[in-house]
Amino acid sequence: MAKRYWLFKSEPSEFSFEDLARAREQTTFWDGVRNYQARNLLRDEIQVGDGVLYYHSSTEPTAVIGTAEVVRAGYPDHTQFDPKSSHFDPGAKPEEPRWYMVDIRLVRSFAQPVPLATLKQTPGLAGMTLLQRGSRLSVQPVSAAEWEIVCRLGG
DNA sequence: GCCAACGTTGGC
DNA sequence: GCCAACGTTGGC
Repeated sequence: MAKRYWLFKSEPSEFSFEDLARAREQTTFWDGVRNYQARNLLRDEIQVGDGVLYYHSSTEPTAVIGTAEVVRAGYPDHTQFDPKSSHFDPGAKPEEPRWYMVDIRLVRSFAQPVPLATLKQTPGLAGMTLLQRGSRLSVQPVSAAEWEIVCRLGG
């Protein structure tokens, strides 16, 4: 299957791109997604080798700050079974997982982060899921054309 | 901190 | 299956 592209949102206070840079092998599991639409992407669509735009939300400025690649496809998010985790889901059973995650590895830190305001002003990005009214998906698809434009803006 | 937008829950 | 109430997201 052809390589596809995604945008992952993270609040830097939770797990920032710098945290990813410091992580072992600059790799992390993407836990904590608790939205069914995003879950379906993680479980069914996102494949090893796919590209990820790393987006910092709820910070100043919100921005795409770098790229990563998927190094492991969807598998059950273990935090759903952990009563001590803030992502614990009492309705999830190990034999019937409800939530999934993938592993990603850092690829490139942008020379210049691309803030939301820039994305909004850039021709060719008007169709980005991120920019749609009321869009809240924390894992969302990005087209190859959008990927190219954002990466160019990032330097 | 505000609040619009959206997703989920649960009574009926 | 409807929909009001509630909780969450996330830009501002």
